[in-house]
Formats: sequence, structure tokens, C-alpha cells
Amino acid sequence: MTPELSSTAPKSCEGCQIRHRAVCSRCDDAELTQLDAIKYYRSFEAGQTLIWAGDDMDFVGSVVNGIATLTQTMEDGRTQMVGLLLPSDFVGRPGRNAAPYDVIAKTDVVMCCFRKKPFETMMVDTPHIAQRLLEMTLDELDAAREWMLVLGRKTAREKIASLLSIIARRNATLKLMPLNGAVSFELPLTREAMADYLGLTLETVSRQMSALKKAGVIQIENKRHITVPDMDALMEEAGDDGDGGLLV
Amino acid sequence: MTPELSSTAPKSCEGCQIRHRAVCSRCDDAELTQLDAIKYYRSFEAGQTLIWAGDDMDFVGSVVNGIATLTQTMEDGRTQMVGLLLPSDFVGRPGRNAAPYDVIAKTDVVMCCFRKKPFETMMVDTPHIAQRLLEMTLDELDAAREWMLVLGRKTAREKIASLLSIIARRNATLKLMPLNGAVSFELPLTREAMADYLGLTLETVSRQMSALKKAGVIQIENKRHITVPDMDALMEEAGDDGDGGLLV
DNA sequence: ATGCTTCTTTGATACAGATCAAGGCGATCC
DNA sequence: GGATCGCCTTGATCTGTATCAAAGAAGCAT
Repeated sequence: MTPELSSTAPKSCEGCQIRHRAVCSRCDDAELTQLDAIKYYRSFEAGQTLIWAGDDMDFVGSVVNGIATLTQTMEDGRTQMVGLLLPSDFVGRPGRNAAPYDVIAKTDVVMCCFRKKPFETMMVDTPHIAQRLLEMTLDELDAAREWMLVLGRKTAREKIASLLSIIARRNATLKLMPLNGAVSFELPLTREAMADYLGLTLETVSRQMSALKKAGVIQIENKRHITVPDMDALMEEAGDDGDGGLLV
Repeated sequence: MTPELSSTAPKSCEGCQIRHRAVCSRCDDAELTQLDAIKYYRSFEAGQTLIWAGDDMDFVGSVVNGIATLTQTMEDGRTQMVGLLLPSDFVGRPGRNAAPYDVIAKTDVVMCCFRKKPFETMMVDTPHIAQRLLEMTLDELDAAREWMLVLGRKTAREKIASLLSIIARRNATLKLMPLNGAVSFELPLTREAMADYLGLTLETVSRQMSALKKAGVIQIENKRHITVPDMDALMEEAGDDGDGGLLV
């Protein structure tokens, strides 16, 4: 159950450069070499909690493979997902110690980590890394705030449509696919995880998925494989026609 | 209706140094002088929209006096407040152009602004400003994510209690007052604005305020003046016993 | 096969909060 | 004084989602 550590790239990591570039899109070769020197890989099993809220985090890094979530929990067990980590997403809070919420692997996860102390040292020497981090954090803030609108004001049906269109969009971006025409993807979340993200119950999620299917907005094969014949129709259902591209 | 500009500190601005320090807590005198050179004041009337979503923002700054809100709106008019700006709070997105949501003055507001271009130049020359901004942004992100839990999982009563305890806490911090014993403050928001923040209707807000009053958790004088005899009891109602201090 | 377990769907019912509606209170203006 | 306006409260009713309950479908171990 303890995470496996290795200093070699997992075979599934296609081009770890991409991870480095996620941390700093303007690094030169020397800086990338520096990053290489302090990086290592970690694997986690599905269901494992990578980091507990309040724990000290001694690394920052990015997801190479798999899905993890940021989750907040109340004493009585109610939980709310506050972030979704897909491959290439960054985790970590340079300059901070304790993690503010649980990070949980929803599938098997491989992370590319950088030890925090040397990473912070590098940040001081390399101002554009700090600027890149500020940019990323602003993006996350935008995404969180857009999600507040979803949680506070949208109906169950709109919430589902919003989540599906985010995942579809992310998926297309990762695979460099266009978003016109039919889009098809594997849902990385259970109905329960979707409910945790949307502030709903899993039954309501299931019902609304069925409703969207009956309405012809989506097709569902094998519970988890989703096809969206028309992204515009889905975004119409989500209530955010047009723009809506901020969400992570 | 157009904002009033002036280059002199409004008489209500007690010690603008504090605003500069909010932007950078480690600035030396030379840097503060630099900040002084690019700063100006702006006043807005209650109800005025300081910045429209999508507009270019040519400044960053902080609130000196009054209350403003960050608000998102859907096409059909549903709105969700995604942030609350109290005196000393920072507004702006160095490195970004368009504002992501409306900023609306809820009372008359005075802001201390810095022109964006020179501010960004200064950021490049002065790395610890970028670091300070990263810290502030991380704080905002934490607050936004904690608010997601409120919006997604808390009951109406818990939402109200959460909001009141944030405002009480912020108020006490600004006035350097202790949080034990009875706490008393002026509510800066109408019932409708509270509803927008909490994802409720104004009627529900009113009812739950009455309920908390009847339960003796709060006292209400003149609709807007709130006394909390026991902060612990209020936080108990909010569902976050203990910690819960992240929220802005 | 058979029986587990985990995930999902669907139905019946309950309830929190929304909606619709009316009236109260205080400020400001004439 | 009375009229008007913005804000707040309270009541009656409706509705979307939660809750409780049962059963289907797929995967996996035996």
C-alpha cells in the first residue's frame, strides 16, 4: 500500500519534457537539466490517498497518468470535490507546507514529482518559474470560481452537462482533437465521484444521465463510454453557451 | 456616473502604506516610493460596476474603503457571487488582460490603484513581489475551494452561519480585536447579496437569519447590526468546528 | 458455472428550499 | 402630514433533489 518510488520514467510517460514545460514553458535546456536532477516518479493505486489534508507536502509535481481528485470532507462525512487532476495537471503549493485538502487517486496514478526545497530554490533563481506558477494558479482560481457558479446556481441537469463538457474538452485538448463533430470519451469518474464534484447524490447523477441520454444529447455505452453527437447542444444544456472555456 | 479620479489620498484612507504592504509585505522604502509613483485613487458609487466581465483591466489595486463583490452571471440572469472584497483586499491579475467576472461596488468604494504596465515592470525587477502575489493568489484559491464545500454540501442554515462567521472573523482581524467573547459587527450585505453569495434566495436567507436569531446564536438589531454572543456556537452551526480559518 | 463485490439504474416517498404573494418598517422627498 | 421606495419578514404552496429501497449488470475469484 505504500507508494512505489523509482527514478526511471515509467514506460507510460511519453515525453516527460511535457511535464517540465507544464511547470515552466520557458525553461531553457540548462534549467530542464536542473529540473531533471530533482525529479522522481511515484505510483499510487486507485483509491489511495496521495496526501491527507493537513499533512506536510515535501514535493510538487504533475500527474503523468491517471486521475486524482482534490477533496474536502466535513466531520460528518459529507464530501465535496474541489478539483480534478488529469494528466499534465500540476499539484503543489510552493512556499506552503500543509496540504489544504485530501488528494485521492481515482484510478492508478503516476506522478512526476520535484522535491520541494530544491524546487523552491530554483524558483528564487529563475523568476519566470514563479511567473509561470502565478499564471497556473490564476487559471486554477478562475476554474474554481466558475465551478462556484455551477455549484450555487445550476440545476442537476445543467451540472451534469457542465461536467461532461469539461471532460470532453480536456480530453480533446490532450489528444489534440478538434471539438466539432461527434466527440467520444471514457468517463474517468464513477457516478459517486461525479456526485461529489457536483454537489449531488449519485442517484440524481444517474437519473440525469439517463435523461440526457433519452433527450439524445449524449449516448452511453457500457455505463462509462460517452459519445456527444453535438457539443453545442451539450453546452446549451450546461447553460453556458459560447465562451465557457475557463474550467480545468 | 463615471468614476472620480484623484491623485491625492482620500481623507478616509488611513495610512496607504498598509495597501502597499498588502501588495508586498517586504518592500523597502525605495520600492514603496516606486509604488507611490504609479498609484492613484478611484472612487465608485454604490451599485456601480467597477469592471465588466471581459473588459480590459488596465490596473491592479486594493480596496481602501467599502465593499465590492466578484460576480458571475448566466444569460438568463442567475447570478453567483464568487468573491467578496473587503478593505485591504487585492484586485487584479498581473499578466492577464480581460477581467473574468464583474466587479460590483455594494457600497461606495475607494480603491488604491496601480497602473498595470508599470506594476508589471516592477514585478519583473522585484521578484519578491511576484512571490507575494503568488501567495495571495494561493490564499484566494483556498478560499474559493472552501467556498465550494459551502455551496455544494451545506444546508441553508449552515451557509448563513458560515458567511456570518467569515465576516465576523474578517472584521475582527481588521480591527485587531480578539475573537473570544461577544462579537458585534455591521453586515455589509443586503439579504439579496448574501443570497447571491450562498446560492440561495433572499427569502431563505431571511428565514434562516430569523431561525438563528430565535435559537439565540445571533442577535439582530436594525436588520443589519449583528451580535454573536458566542463565536464557537456560530461555528458549530456552520459545520466547521475548529480550524476553518482559510476563507477570505 | 456460482457466488461475491462494485457500480449502476429505477421506483416510491419525503423534505428543504424555491416560488408566489402580501404586508411591515424606515428613510427620503414633497 | 402623506406618498414613495428600498429592504426585509412571514405565510402558503410547489417542486427538484435527497432519501430509502430494490434489483440489474459487469467483473472477478472460487
